[in-house]
Amino acid sequence: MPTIKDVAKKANVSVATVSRVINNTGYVNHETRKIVEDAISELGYVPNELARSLFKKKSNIIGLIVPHISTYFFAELIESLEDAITSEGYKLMIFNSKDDIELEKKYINVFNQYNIDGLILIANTHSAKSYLNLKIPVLTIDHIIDKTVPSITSDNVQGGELAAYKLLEKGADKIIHFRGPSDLITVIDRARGFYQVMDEANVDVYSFDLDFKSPDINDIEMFIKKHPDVNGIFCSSDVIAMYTTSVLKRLDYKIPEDVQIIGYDNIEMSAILLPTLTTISQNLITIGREAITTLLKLIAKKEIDDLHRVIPVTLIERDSTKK
Amino acid sequence: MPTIKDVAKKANVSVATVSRVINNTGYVNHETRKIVEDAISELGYVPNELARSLFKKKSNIIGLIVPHISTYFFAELIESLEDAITSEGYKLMIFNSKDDIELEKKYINVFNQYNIDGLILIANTHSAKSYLNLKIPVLTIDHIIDKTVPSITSDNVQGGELAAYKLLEKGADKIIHFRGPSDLITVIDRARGFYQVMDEANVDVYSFDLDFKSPDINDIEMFIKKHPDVNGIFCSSDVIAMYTTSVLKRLDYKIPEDVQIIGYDNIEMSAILLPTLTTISQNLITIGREAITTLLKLIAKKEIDDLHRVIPVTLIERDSTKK
DNA sequence: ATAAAACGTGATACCGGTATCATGTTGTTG
DNA sequence: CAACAACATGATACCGGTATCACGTTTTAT
Repeated sequence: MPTIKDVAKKANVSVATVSRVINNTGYVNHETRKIVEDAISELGYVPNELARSLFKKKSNIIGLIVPHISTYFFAELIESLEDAITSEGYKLMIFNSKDDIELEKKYINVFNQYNIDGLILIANTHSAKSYLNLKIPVLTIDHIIDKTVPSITSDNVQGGELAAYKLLEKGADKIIHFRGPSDLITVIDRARGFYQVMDEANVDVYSFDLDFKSPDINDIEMFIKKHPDVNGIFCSSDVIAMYTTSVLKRLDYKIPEDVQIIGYDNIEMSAILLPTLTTISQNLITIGREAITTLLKLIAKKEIDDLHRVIPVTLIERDSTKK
Repeated sequence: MPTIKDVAKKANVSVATVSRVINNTGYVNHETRKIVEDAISELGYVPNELARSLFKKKSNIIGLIVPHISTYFFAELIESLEDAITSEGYKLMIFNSKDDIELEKKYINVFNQYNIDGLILIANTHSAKSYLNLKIPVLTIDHIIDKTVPSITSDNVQGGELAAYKLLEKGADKIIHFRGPSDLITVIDRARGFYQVMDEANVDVYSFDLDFKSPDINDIEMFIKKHPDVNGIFCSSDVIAMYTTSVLKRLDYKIPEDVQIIGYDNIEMSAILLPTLTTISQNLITIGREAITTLLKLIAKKEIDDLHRVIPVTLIERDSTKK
């Protein structure tokens, strides 16, 4: 790897001049610039970001901590974030926290060592508070840990409400809610919106908590058998909804005639696999873009208008609910 | 952030001594060590990796270029890689190439700027050759671009063969093969194994290419209508297989009575959604672990026995083929 | 014509570590 | 007890950039 000194030598100038050329700062004579640029391309020189970062205390790296990369919803969210980050000239350093606070802490430390410019945290409520001592901007997605830490969430309460209204409108009155892990704020909010509407309509809801990453299909079956007269199910994720659909089919329920199902996330498959899934759609592109925009503002120390952005959701009607 | 100088001042020693303590090198008096360690924990000091990397020309960062993070198979693979990388004390910097060679080149340049220690490339055949000039170890997964560049692939030819044998064994003789993009070596190899066995059995195969990320369901429907007497389908991915299943159901085919289907990848859902999918399983854990082990050997400049590791696949029999 | 502003360039301290070299002290051995 | 190894520590050049300061030259304005 050629260094700035090699370029300087080749162009017969000082490193200061080379630095001015590559950064477009200060005064550089037109012809000198040309000579330097030629030297740069001849040597195939690229400035070392580590040296730059060390001096500037700015690495152009954004850290991301996510519970599980491979959870479909996260994977899609990460892709959206990666797009937004990269298009702004930043780089993404990513860790799987596995919902483990100790790991979270460890990774936050690692980020510190790399002078990262900002941190995006996707985690659960019990998340490590270590980030609070960080001097760098932190932003959480999908949960709020502290009033002072900016967040982007989609409107989970609204999502629960929309699902409830739809099920009621379509005549369901024996309701199951298959939730995700009950310590996730997203799960709690969805349930809250859902229960509230159901309460007002005086309809009981039977709830069961499942894992997001790998919901246990036996639990689903067991719970349905316990409530055989169920006719409406709201699931906290599309994956759970699809799994539930499979169980229902095996138990010879017809969808949507016997049981109507509403999922959450609108993952790509939900539009295609049969029965296509009525679901709550979170706008991942918007979430990703908003997250990065906000984080960059924080990095630039600009004011942000709304510390806790809530992105609205929409209900997408498909074949798992009645027409 | 406290620096090594702050620690040195607090402990009343030179930075050299502090460096010796944190790196466990050279001689340090027992008591001095204690004093330094206390100063470190009191200040909450962590060494700056950028400064270290700059001097050592080693960043402990491993780069990963992948076409699409959110493609399910890649997401699971990335998770497996992240696990292996992190447990070895390395960090992962990740980019979405979107199968775009220009982007690949750009990211390879970025990696250079960060002194990354190794690069894992998941890409298609037309991949940027820029990595060949890299001074750092490169390893490809799922494809081979050059005899000199080490790779980990799963045995795609074998996968195609297994699928073919199974379909023949179960009596299928009107065969469709829904392939992925035909420029992917994985796709070609799977097809090659498949065709070869079918050829020997004198069975014709009708093939159609689909996108891996978002297969077009209309294309699937159109092609099936063109070959209405099909009774066996081999798909290059589980997602394609699931989409195909949906189309077949809509067209009132019974699975596996009328048509048998075999997928590829064994993604988590394939075991659960109905009909559960007979599929070729790639061992992602093994691929991830092998990839990192090999890459670390390359980084340490150790000899590696087998430049092109091929990981065997297995066929998992479920309900989309006859018992 | 001359002071002031604009231009052009180089030398160098610095970012936060590492590693070598120098120097001094203590311990061991013949 | 001299000679040498082992121990202990500090000073400092260096990694590859950035940015400030100094200094000289040219241009502009009065």
